[in-house]
Amino acid sequence: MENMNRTIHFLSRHKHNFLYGVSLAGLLFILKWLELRYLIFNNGIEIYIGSIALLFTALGIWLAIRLMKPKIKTVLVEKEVYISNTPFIRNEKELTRLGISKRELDVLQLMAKGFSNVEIAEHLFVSLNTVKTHASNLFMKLDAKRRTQAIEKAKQLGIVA
Amino acid sequence: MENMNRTIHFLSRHKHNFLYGVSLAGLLFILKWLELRYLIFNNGIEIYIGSIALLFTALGIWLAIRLMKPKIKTVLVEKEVYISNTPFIRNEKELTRLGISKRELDVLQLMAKGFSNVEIAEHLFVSLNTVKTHASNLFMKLDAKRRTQAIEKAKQLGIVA
DNA sequence: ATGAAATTCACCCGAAAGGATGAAGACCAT
DNA sequence: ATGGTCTTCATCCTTTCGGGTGAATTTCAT
Repeated sequence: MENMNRTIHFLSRHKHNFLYGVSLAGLLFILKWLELRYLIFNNGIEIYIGSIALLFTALGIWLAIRLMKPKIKTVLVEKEVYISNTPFIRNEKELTRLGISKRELDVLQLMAKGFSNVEIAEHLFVSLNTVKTHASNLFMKLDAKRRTQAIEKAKQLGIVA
Repeated sequence: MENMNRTIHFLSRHKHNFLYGVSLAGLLFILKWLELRYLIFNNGIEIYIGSIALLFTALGIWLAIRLMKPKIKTVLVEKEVYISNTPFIRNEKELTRLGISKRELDVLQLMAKGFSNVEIAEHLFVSLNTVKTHASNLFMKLDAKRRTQAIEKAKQLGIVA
């Protein structure tokens, strides 16, 4: 059972090579027949070679078309998400997506209320430096250059009220 | 002159066909030589045919790659765009009550979007000092100590979105 | 138990913000 | 035309913010 699965997997992975092998075999058979026709009865070796050339050119084209990697074109589709503004519901998805921790969220919320870093430090019972570190991390995660920008983005994303 | 231009144009438009023709001629010449080698001295007709097959397969692949339009695989990526469903209506009463001027409101709005004073100055075509003056006046009128506080209060009062 | 993430704190330095004050030109209404 | 507001800009000075870096400790899951 395990072996069979592996075999099938192998075949599907190398199906192009496999196809090429089979095609080649078939074509060689046809060629043998043509060889008889032309070599023996007609002696038209040039025509024979021409046929082979055309045939294998076609085969090459076919192969190339089959094997060519498609170019990948990415199209952005904007999906509108309406935010109801009546009761605030935190967008937990965005929080986890951006990797914002609890403590960082604490700082962000106080920031959005208009608190200075010193005031935030006092409210959270941590040092000013700690608040600064959280703030810096927030700016990175929110891709913001200033606290005002961070607040605006956070509000847009439904992270803070 | 006109004829020559037309000829050049024709050649450039059909350069792939032209290339194919030249290649074919060249290859046939090589084949003729191979024919002698193998047919007369070696009699290995199968090897000869095999060579032709491989050669023209390669030619076909090359041709296909040159001539084919690239396959395009389109990947749709949904991007969520957050939209508020309640239109913002400015509270004009509060504006007049607080005595906030047009220019000050301009500054306040850009502030709320997360712009720095320098950026605001550039957008409004005034100097940085002017923006600072407007900001200071805003902080007085809104009874705010910081821009973040001013923004929060302004949003609460319905002065900015 | 070991490595990753989170939390905490420190120091240095430059950039930005904010406070105080003065002042000039434009506009508007009485 | 005169006073009041608005807008503009300036200078000086202080505070706050933010970047960069390093590091100790805790927490937590594998």
